[in-house]
Amino acid sequence: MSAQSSSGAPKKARWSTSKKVEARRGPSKPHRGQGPTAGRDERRPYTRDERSYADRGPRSESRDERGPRREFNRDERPERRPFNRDDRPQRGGFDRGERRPFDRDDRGPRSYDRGDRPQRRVDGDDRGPRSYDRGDRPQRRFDRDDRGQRSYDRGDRPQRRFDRDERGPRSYERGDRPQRRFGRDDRGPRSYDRGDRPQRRFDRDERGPRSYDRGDRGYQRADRSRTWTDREEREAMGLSVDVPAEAAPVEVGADNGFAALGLPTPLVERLARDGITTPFPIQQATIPDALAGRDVLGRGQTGSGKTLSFGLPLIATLAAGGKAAPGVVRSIILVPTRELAQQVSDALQPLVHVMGLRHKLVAGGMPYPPQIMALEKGLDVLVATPGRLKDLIDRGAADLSQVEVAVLDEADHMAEMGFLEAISEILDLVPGGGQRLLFSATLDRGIDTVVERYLSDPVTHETDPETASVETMDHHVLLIDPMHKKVITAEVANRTGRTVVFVRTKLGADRVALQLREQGVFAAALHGGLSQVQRNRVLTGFKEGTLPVLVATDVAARGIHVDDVSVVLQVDPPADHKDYLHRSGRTARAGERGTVVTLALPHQRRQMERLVEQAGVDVKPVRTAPGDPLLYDGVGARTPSGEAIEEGRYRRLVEGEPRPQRGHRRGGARYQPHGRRNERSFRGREDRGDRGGRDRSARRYDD
DNA sequence: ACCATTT
Repeated sequence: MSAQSSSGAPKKARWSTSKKVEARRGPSKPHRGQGPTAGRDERRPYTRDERSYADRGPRSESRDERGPRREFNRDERPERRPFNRDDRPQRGGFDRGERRPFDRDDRGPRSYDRGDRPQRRVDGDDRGPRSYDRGDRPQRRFDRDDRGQRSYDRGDRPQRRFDRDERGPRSYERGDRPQRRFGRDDRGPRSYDRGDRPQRRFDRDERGPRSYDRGDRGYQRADRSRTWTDREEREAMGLSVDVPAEAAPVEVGADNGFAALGLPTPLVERLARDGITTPFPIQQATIPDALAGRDVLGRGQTGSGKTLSFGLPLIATLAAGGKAAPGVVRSIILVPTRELAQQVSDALQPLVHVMGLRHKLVAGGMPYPPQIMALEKGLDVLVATPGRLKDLIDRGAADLSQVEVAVLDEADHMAEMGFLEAISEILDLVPGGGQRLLFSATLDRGIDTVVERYLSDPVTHETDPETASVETMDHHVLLIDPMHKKVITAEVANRTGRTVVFVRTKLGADRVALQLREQGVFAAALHGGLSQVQRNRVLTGFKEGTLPVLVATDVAARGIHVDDVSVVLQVDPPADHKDYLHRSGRTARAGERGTVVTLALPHQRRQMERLVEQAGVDVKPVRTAPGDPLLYDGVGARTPSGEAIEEGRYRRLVEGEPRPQRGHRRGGARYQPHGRRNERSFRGREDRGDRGGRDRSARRYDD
C-alpha cells in the first residue's frame, strides 16, 4: 500500500529538490505576471545575466540618453574587481572555476537538516490543511463546466504568446541588440587583456568543457550552432541506433481487432506491420472509452500492453484535432524513470510518425538543446520524467497551458510520496477538462487523491487479478544463512539466459555486481547514481546480450521490457507486495516462462511470508545452502567458474569502446562509481596539469 | 531509510 492516506488528513510535506534549492537561493520561479521579471518574454529561458539585470527593474533611459557606460570605466571603481575572487568569500561553484562532484554525502548537513532555523515554507504540518484539502472554496481550475469556454478556444482574440510566427524572430536569434557584456569598443582593454594580473578564469583548457557544451545543465541560448538528429542524440547518450528491420506493408485483415476498436487505419496498418493485430485484454477494455474521451483508470498485468492502451487512443485523438502549433504541447505522458520514458517514447515513435504528429522525450541526464528546440517547434506528444519537465517549465521552455490529454504511467507509483508533489505541480498547469489516463499494474487506494483532484467521472478497467501468480512463473523463497548469500547469489544468477538481480541500495548494486564479476559471472549495476550514458550502455548491453546479468535497484523494477529474462533474483526482499509484482514482472513476459527467486535471511522470513501472500503467490520459504540439490535441480542454479571477469571487459561495456585520445590526457575517462556523475570532467589534479591560480582554489576542495 | 524524480 502506498503511504498516502485518503482521509484528507494533512500530510507531511516532503522536501522536494526544488524546494531545497529554493530554500538555499530564494524562489527560483517567479509566477507569470508577477515578480521582478514580469515584463520579460515568458517563454524564453533566463540567462544568468538577464536575471540579475531584470531584478533591478527596467532601465529608465536609452543607452544614448545615459551617455557612455559607467560600469566599464574601471578607474572610477577600483573596489569592484569582478575577476579577482580570491579576496571574496567563495560562492557558487561556477565562479570558483571548478565544481565539486555532486556527492551529497560529503557536503555536511544541509541547512534544512540542521534545524537551526525555522522551516518556513516547506513543513506542511504547520501550514494547516492545503487549500485544495479544505474544501472551503470551489476548485476553480479543475471544474471546467462552470467557467465557460477557455479564451484560447473562443478564438476571439489573437493568441499572443503561442503564435511564434506573429512575433518575429526571438531577440536572441536576431542578434540586433547590443550585447551588453561583450561590446568592448568603448571600454578600453579588459583586465584580462592587460596582462597585469594572473589569468584565472579564462584559461579554457584548465576549466574543462563549458556548461553549455557539456549539455548537462541549463541552456542559456540553446546551442544553435548545431542541430541534433535523433540518431546523433541517441549515439551521444550511449543508446543503440540500430534501426529495426522494417517489415513489409501488410494487408489489414477484416478481423483486425484494432480496426474493430475504432482506431484510424494508418495506426492499424502500422501495428499490423509489426504483427500486432489482436488487442490484449487491457487494450480491448480501455481503448474504446479512451477514444470516447473518458478519463480512464487502467490496470493490467505487467507486460500486458499498457503502453498501447493509452498510446493508441491518445495518438488517434490528437491526430483528429490537427497538429501542434509552435510552442504548444498537446499531450503529456509522465513516467517515473528515464529508461521507461525512453521505452515508451520508442514504442510510440512509429505510431506518432505515421499519423504525421510530433513527439519528444524530455528526461534528465540528456542534453537540453534538442528538448528545448522540440518544444519550440511544438509537440503533440511529450513523454517526460517529472524532474526535467518541471525544470523546463521553470525555465520557460515548456508551456502546458494547452495540454489536451495527460497520462500517468505507473500511476500508483507517481502518486506516492516523493513523486506526488512534482506530479501535482505539473498537472496543476494542465488546463482542467482535458482527458486523463492513469495506468499501472498495481492500482490501489494510494491514487485516490490524484483521482479526486484531476479526474472527472473516470471509468476503471481492471482486466487481470492483481497477482504475480502467473501460470508461466515459478516462485521460490530461499531461506539462507547470511554467510552463504554471496555464493548463492552467484549460483542463481549464473543460470542460462538473462538474469535481473534486484537489490535495495545503489551501493548494494555496485557491490553485488562486483562480487558477481569476482566469482566469474559477468554482471553490471544499474542505478540512479550512474550517469545517464552509463545507464544506457548497461541496459543496452543487457538487451543486446553482451551483458547476461543486470544488478539493479528498483529503478528497473517497473515497466522495463527486456526479452528472455529467465530469472528475477531478489537479493534484498522488495519493500512491499507491489514491488514484488513489478520486479517479478521483468520475467515471464509475452507468454515466456520465468523464475522468481527471493533470498530471505532468517530475520526476514516472516516479512517475506506475509509479502508473498499479499502478492497472491503460494510459496513457502525453503531453507537451503550451497550444495543443496534443490538449488540446482529445482531453481536452476549453476556453480560459476570462480575465475574473475576481467575488469577491462566491464569497463568497455560501461564506457564504450575506447576512443582515440586527444591531447596529453592519460588513461581516458574512467568509470566513476556513483557520486561522480554526468561525465562531468572530473579528473585528478595531476591529470589536469597543475598551473597557476587554478590550483590554489582547487586544493581547498581536493584535500 | 532508500529508491526514484533537474543541475
